[in-house]
Amino acid sequence: MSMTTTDTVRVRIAPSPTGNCHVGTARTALYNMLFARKYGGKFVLRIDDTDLQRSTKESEEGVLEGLRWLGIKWDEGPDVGGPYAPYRQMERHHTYREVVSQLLASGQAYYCYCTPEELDAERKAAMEEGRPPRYSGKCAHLTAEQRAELDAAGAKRVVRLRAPQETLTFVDLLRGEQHKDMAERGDFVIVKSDGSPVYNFATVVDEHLMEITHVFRAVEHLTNTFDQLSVYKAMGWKPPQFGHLTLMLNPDRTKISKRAGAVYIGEFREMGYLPEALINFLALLGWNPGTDQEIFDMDGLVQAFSVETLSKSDAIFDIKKLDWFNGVYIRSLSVPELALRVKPFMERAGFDVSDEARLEAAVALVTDRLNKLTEAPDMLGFLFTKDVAISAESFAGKAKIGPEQILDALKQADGVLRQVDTWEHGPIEASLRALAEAMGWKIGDLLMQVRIAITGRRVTPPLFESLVLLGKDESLRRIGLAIAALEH
RNA sequence: GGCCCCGUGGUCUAGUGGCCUAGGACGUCGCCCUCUCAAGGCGAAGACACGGAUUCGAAUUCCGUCGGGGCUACCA
Repeated sequence: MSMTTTDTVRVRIAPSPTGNCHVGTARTALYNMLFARKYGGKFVLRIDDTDLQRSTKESEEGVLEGLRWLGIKWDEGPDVGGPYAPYRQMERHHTYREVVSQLLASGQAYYCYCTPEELDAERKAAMEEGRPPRYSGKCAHLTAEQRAELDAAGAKRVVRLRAPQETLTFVDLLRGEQHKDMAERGDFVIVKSDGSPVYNFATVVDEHLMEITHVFRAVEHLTNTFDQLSVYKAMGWKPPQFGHLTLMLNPDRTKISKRAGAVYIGEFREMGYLPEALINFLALLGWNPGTDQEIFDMDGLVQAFSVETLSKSDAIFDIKKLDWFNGVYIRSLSVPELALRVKPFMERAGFDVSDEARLEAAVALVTDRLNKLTEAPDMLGFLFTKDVAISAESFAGKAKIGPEQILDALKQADGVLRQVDTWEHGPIEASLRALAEAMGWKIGDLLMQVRIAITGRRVTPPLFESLVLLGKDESLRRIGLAIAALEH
């Protein structure tokens, strides 16, 4: 894209501290970071906590943690500081207050004493009559005396900005020229009755003071932009460039929500997704490289990123595709690396995986079989416990092979395996294959019985490797257990 | 209701007037490989929301309709 200014690029992500990092926030943060890296700029993280009630330090940490886990790094922020500190709106109240008094002094803003009830009634009436709801501006002409009276009476007051009575225009980086006639908007609140600034106001002050050059945010803010432009205009400030990103949607095309599945980064982590897979998936949801390439690491994304190929239509969050990405990344990991990632999931499932070599040997069997880390305990659990529940029911299945045949097969397998001196893949396989042939069974049918006997499952890692890992004694022990279970 | 944004297979998308009998990926289905399940290989089905207009020619331009979404707060 062409830079319209020679200034250093400065972009930002401004999450509100909700305790969790939303995927939408993460993706917007990603695009901003990629843009900054691409153009050698700075990426700022600012906490937008003008909603004092909901904001705590802990809820802020949740958001940062989610972003960090994904590998999103910021150059300036509440945790790392920076030349434009503080980076929490809560700590910038005096700054907003100064700007408000300037606006008040110049007559571009005024106190409004209307009660919420009055305003509600007006809004409702307007809607019913089919008029756009718009503040009447009745407090705009209050005299100093009238205001003094109201203040003395203890009336609550907010500050409203006089909306410019004209059409405001800006060029959206994705959507081109945008217009809005502010006359139909009316004067809007910039300071609440509790003295705290409204988002649309605070964000302008911050963007300006932090010298933000480009604002990439979700389309839901597109209309807000005009309120913000009004503030820039009133203060005589030069607005940054805006680009409004698409939304992520539920499968039913509504805005992505908890109801339809996971939406917080922490949840994806717990579900066994790799951060690099999530990032890759998110990046391609709303942007494309213009080529057929689909797999990108962070550096690759920076290289390929461009504003031109950011898409304009909303995208459904398709978790099936995320699963595929996750599988791709799992398969690309080295065995030791995958073992490291799998470890906490095994532990949480109650397995003792302190034997690193054993864990790695086990993991090596399932790299091609895992789509999510959470699947590991199910697939590998039998290798890390002595307590495998095998019953006659475990063998229920194919009608063509009856219980007596299974019992017989296992007894023969037991006999044959006992003869195997070097407990390795080759000899084990040879003995079982020979047995199958002698019995006139398909090898798969025989192996399935052994498989069930030692794992209790029909779907498992490859059998010979599993037997090797289990060891001769334990393997025979389990087969014996299975025989016993089938005998009564 | 008003204002605004968006509209290519089930999903993410390529496509910027002829290269399109609309390409890729996920998913789905079939086949191969195979000790189960995967992974991998090969193949198939499947889309330009609709209607007008412009043009020799439209997925691509314009208008309208329809559909989805957003904003219209003392939420962000």
